[in-house]
Parts: sequence; structure tokens; C-alpha cells
Amino acid sequence: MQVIRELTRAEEQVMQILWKIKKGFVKDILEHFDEPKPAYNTVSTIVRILQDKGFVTHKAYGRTHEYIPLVSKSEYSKSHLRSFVKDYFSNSFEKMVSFFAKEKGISVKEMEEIMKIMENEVKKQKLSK
Amino acid sequence: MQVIRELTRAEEQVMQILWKIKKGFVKDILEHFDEPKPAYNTVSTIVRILQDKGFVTHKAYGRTHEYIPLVSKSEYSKSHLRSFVKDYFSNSFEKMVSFFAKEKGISVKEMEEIMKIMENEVKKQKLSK
DNA sequence: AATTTACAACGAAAAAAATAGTTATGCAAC
DNA sequence: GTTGCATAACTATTTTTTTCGTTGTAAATT
Repeated sequence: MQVIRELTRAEEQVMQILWKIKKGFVKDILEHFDEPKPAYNTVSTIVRILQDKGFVTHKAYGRTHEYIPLVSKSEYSKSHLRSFVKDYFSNSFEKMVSFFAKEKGISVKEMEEIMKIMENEVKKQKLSK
Repeated sequence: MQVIRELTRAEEQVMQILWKIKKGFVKDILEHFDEPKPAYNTVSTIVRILQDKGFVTHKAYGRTHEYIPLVSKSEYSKSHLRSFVKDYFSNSFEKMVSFFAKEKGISVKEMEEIMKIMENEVKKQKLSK
């Protein structure tokens, strides 16, 4: 499985915006920053670093570049959570969820919702065997 | 609710070791590093920064310090996951779990395990009302 | 009590990350 | 075609993080 490199905080901010807007020019990304917005060149530099790291690509329109995510938000979140679960819950997703269930980090309603979805998944996966 | 500051990568490494060994002197922490181990002073500095940030405290034995975590691994993981869920699953723990269930990131066995725990929790919480 | 050892504290140096100024160039407006 | 604007690329600066050498001192060793 391909290893997805970690993003720095600044890089992650830009990725979050790109994921939200799907694709965009530097000025589009800039618009989505909260005040105080960084300088145009700051964003431009970060997006080029993201390109080097393989997180985005671009489509050139003459001289201007439209940036497009290459790594999806779900891919990144998957690898992010995986390493979190590894470091904090000795690689057990089950341990993580039950920890948060016990800690009342999630409500009964949420738990019931999760159970419903999981029951369906369990059924589906058992059928597909 | 108290905000727990983010740890840098180096700081997190030291915290992981401290959490594992419960408490320890700099040399104890150093022992638990994989090769290539950092210099003694590197660890000493990081642990003092962690102290400034309020993550650890120390007990002095004469001139030497035994460092003890102040923020527990579960406290930190809670705040860590919370911000992850916020950024990646619009604050819904349920969305996160179901995403990973759907993505087959977790096995049927794990799901069943989780469901069992959640059922118990649901019962408990409903009773306590 | 002189010497060595062990350690915290300090501070400096190096590396990484974040920010933004400068430059060059293509394109549009005149 | 000259001027001005927009933008990417490049480079420099600043800030933060990481790393570790140096120093001072207490305690242990001789």
C-alpha cells in the first residue's frame, strides 16, 4: 500500500480548501482563507510544495495554473486515522471506538446510528463471501 | 473544556515513551528510542519544553529529575481525534465510523466487537437517565 | 580534598516550515 | 507595439522546531 506523506499544518490548510472547492487557482484558494489571509505568494509556494509531494497536480491555462487534488480527502483521512489508531490504540480500530463510546464522547443516538450502519455492513460482507 | 495544545512530532515521540513507561528520567526515555538514538541533551530539551507546555511535571531527587506525564494519553488522543473528526468528518463521530466501516477498513469481527460494546453502553446510558 | 561523573540548564547551531518580496513573462488593453 | 496587470517561479527572510555542544554544579569516587 502506498504511503501517504504527512502534511504540515500550512499544507493541510490548503488541502482542506482544495478539497472543499474541488479545484482552483491560487486566488480561489486565497479567497477561502480566513482573515488574516496570507500573501498570494505564500499560498502559491505551498501549493507548489504540495505538487512536489504528489498531493496535487495542475492544469495549465496559458500561464495560469488550476490546481487539482490528487490525493482525496478520504484517502488522506484514512492514512491519517490509521497512524493515529496505530500510535494511540495499538492498531485496533475496535479499541478506539469502544474507548470513545465508554468515554461518552459519543451520544446514544450516534451509537445507535453507527450500529445500524455496521449491521448492514456485516450483513453485506457475510453475503459476499 | 480545556484546550490541549498540539505536540510537534519530536515532542509526541517523547510523550509516547513517557506514556509507555509511566515516568522516567531522561536516560530512561533515551533508552526507549530506536536507533539512531538522539543525544541525551536533545531529549532533555524536549522534555523541558513539554514541561513548559504543561504536558509533564517532574519530581526532583537531588539534582536529577524524574519526569511524569500530566496529560494522559487518553486525554491527548481525545482532543486529537476530536479535531480530526472536526476537520475531516464535519464533527460527526458517527460519520467517521461509518466511513471506515463502509471502506472495509475494519473487519466484520471488529464490527461485531464494537457493536457489542456499544449495545452495553447504550443500555447503561439509558438506565442512568 | 582533588578528581571524575552525571545531570540540568543554557544557549547556539542546524534544519524545517512558513511567509512573502522580487523577477520574468505572457497576455490584455490601449 | 508599448504599458500595465496577473501570475508562476525563484529566492530570501523569518519563525519554529529540532538537535546538541558547553557550562556549572552537586554528588560520587578515589
